[in-house]
Amino acid sequence: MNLFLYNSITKKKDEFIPLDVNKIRMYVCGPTVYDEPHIGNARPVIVFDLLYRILRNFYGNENVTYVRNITDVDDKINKIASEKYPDIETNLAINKLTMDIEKKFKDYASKLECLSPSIEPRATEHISEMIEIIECLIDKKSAYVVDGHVIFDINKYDKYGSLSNKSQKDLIAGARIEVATYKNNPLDFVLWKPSQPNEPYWDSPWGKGRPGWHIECSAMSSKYLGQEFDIHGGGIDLIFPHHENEVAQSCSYHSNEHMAKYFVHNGTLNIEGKKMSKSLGNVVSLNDMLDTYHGAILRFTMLRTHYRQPIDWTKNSLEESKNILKKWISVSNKDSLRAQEVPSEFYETLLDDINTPQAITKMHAYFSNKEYDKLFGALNFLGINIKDLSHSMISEQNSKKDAIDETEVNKLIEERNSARKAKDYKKSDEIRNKLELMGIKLQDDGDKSTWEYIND
RNA sequence: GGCCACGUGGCCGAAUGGUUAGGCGCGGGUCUGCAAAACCCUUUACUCCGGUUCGAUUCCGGACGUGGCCUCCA
Repeated sequence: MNLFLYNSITKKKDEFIPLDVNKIRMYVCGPTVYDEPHIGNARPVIVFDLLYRILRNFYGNENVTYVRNITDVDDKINKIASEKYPDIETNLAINKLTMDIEKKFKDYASKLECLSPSIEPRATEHISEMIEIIECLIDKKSAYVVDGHVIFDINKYDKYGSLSNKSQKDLIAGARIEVATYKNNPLDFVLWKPSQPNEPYWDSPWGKGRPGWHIECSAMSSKYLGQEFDIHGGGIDLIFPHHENEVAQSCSYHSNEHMAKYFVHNGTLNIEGKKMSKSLGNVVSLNDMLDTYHGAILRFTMLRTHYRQPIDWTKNSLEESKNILKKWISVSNKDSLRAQEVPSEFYETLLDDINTPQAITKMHAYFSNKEYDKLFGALNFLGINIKDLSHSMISEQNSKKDAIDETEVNKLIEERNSARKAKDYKKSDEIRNKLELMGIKLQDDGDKSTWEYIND
């Protein structure tokens, strides 16, 4: 069976036919590093990590190149850097902020058990490539210069709007912002803009300035993946204007029909039924999330919903994931770690537009049928490291055990077991209740009793 | 306001023009002094209104609802 992916260009599920089977190329829009990464950032990271694994499995590890950029030039970055480090010089403050967030982002990605992309280029290291593209676009009359701004002229790109399925007429009708006076057309967008004295800048043919949004992805994808590549990924909220503008720039620059053969977009994430936003105060940071749940649990929770569906991020769902994984881990052994074979029915559902919920259904069946090799082979393929997770679950118990007086607990358990032997069940139940009040759940196994700390 | 997507049982969540999705929870049972865990059984849904069809949750139209984008937020 071949791989099928929903392609935003054609708006349907297409068979994936690479441009070159020996050189599979995927570009995914990475984070703009201006603020603490949140759980919404994690979705594309996890989804495209899984797609990367599928591609590697299908075409061979060495034949797949995965580029995920770091956008470290952005007006929000400037604003936050100056607020956060008011006493430091602008460029240093920006560097401090972006390096810090980038480091966190990579750390979280690895805790979510994501493989490192082949290349993680930073925008600021590709300014000259951006300038080169902009110059070419001016030469081709796809862009014009006004007072230090360079603006892309969307009327020079016929297919503008086709990716995001928008018409110029609708966009203008729906516009709610004032049109910048330097634009010929309200929908034209900025490739380069002049910098004020307190803003970071690079020298350019149009004076001291900085790139607009979008151009960094055109520059970096061209550099590392070529004029046209296989898959361009990112969140659906990026389809307009970001991806639309990237396509317009890249295709005009290369005189190409396509920037990427397939555009793959993941759905959005809500928090307890509401959209995550700063104004609602419900932004969940990855840092907090990873403090509460092991990365594998977050990863599994993310994959329990199909990547194109909106996902509702709830505590209930996380707890359910945790219980399922706990149950599966309970039947693992040393061989489980070595289960490398990917069961074919499971794999085929993944090839069908990465249908993870259905793949997980197969895993439930493997568990019920005691086909543990298949179960752990599948878990392994999903990138869920059971060894690490089970260690974490054990140490979680241990750290909770540390918080209470274990000798006291053991003494009570002994007392209770002798009461049980003497068939003094009234007393044994009293002790059980007492332990429960202490937050301890007992489990009798023959004449032995095991116990664990009750989670809140 | 404009454009777009989605709306499945208590909850999560797929597929599908006609046949049981699956998981969690609830309920019942086996086991256990009682529990827990485990296992077995059970729980028949597709927002509403029209249309197409022998037959629609599935296709088409409309209504309502939720969400996304149009504000350089994944």
